Amino acid sequence: MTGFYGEHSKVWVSVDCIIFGFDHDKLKLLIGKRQMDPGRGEWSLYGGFVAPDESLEDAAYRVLLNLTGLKKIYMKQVGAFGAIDRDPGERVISVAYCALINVNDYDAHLQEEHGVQWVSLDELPRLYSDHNEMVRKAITLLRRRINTEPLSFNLLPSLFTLTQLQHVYEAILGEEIDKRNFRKRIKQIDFIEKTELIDKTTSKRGAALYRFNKRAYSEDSTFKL
Amino acid sequence: MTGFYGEHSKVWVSVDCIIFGFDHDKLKLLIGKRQMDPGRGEWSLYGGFVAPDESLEDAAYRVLLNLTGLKKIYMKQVGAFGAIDRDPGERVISVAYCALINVNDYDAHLQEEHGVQWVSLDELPRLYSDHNEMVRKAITLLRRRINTEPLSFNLLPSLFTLTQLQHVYEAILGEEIDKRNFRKRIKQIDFIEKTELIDKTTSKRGAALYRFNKRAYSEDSTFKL
DNA sequence: CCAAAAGTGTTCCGTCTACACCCATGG
DNA sequence: CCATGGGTGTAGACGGAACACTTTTGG
Repeated sequence: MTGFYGEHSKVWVSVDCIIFGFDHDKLKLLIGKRQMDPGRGEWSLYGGFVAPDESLEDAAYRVLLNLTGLKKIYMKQVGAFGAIDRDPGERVISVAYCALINVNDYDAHLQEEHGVQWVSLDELPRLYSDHNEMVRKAITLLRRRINTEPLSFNLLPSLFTLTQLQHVYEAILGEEIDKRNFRKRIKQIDFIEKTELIDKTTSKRGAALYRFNKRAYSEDSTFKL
Repeated sequence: MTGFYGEHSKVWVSVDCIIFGFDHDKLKLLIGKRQMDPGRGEWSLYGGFVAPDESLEDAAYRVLLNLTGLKKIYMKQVGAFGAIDRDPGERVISVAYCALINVNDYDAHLQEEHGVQWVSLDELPRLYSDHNEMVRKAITLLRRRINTEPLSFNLLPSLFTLTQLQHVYEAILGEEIDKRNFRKRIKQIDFIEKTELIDKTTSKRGAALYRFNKRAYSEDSTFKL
């Protein structure tokens, strides 16, 4: 105990995860009812406290792993929330993280086990503490970034049809997109690759399956959609 | 002491301010040498610990007020930084805030008193802890937002010439802008108002002074530069 | 044979970009 | 009178938006 900062006081710090999924052409959020006090029974994001031996990111990944069993999840910080009375119990500062996962990768057992479920953004209830605010900020962030970062693929299976991809964009942006213009733009993007495979589940005719080539995509690429 | 979260441990939380100014056609940062251990003598952002009775924002505003004597400062959160060993002394989580001020509003006395000075971004030294990373992230944020939010006016006096305004954009974006195209765009923006006043300090001919009309600007306005 | 989703080009219009010269004035 | 920064318009390129019909096939 060297005690550099002993005169100052400490606070609890937690992380809260805004977990987005995409199903039935809708953006969904993974939320559950709080199983502890304070706020027991209220709808809430899934979160946890930051331990002394883990970074903020590690804490968020731990919470995500614990909830979903998934290791490689796309995740970005949304921001720190620090109003004095944001938590009804004690003074807690929380750092929100936004995660994008493919709903198919997440099995129903774990869902039940943790008492969480996918809820459409349109039908989002009032959430515990300032969690609604966190969600709003996360959506703003998503909308901003979707055009400059290849985020959408995290919400889809590794093989997807162009119609599915378009629906992801429509769900995030909240507006309809012209099919021909959309496909025209996609064709120009070299790291979205057409495969020989065909998906017959969504239509009688069948739709070509595409794949996102992570290698072909490099950070500095002039990505625009 | 109700003790909801007693089983979890607390950490120190601080705020660090990335304070941008604009002078001599350059973006500047207000930094100083640390006057305490650990890291005494290293170049550093100006910061402080978050007290139990203040929100994160309040803490940042307090730090800014203490340093500059200014109350109404444009400020945005950059993000939370939480690597375990980011602070060489103890485990401290820090939330970075980006502030934009007009260098003329800040008098030299306070500068000396706090041992801080304006340093060009080009000449930024290695900073204490992860402060360089905070600065990088703040700049990325600035560049992203400058085209959709009227940020630049916070770096200028309330009356400014179009050349000054252009230089702010150039400094933030790091590239030259065509004068005629820039002025054409400005003319279309109704909340940048030409005044009858003329600034004679920068040229013999004199340049018209403009003003940013906060009222005319509304959040939902389709602002684009 | 028909319903349902997949797939495909062209035209138009507005926006961005490149570019060069005259103006006013203080020293 | 000249050096210095202030101020102005146009033409061509480019990219985004609007728009409708044919194809395939399972049931």
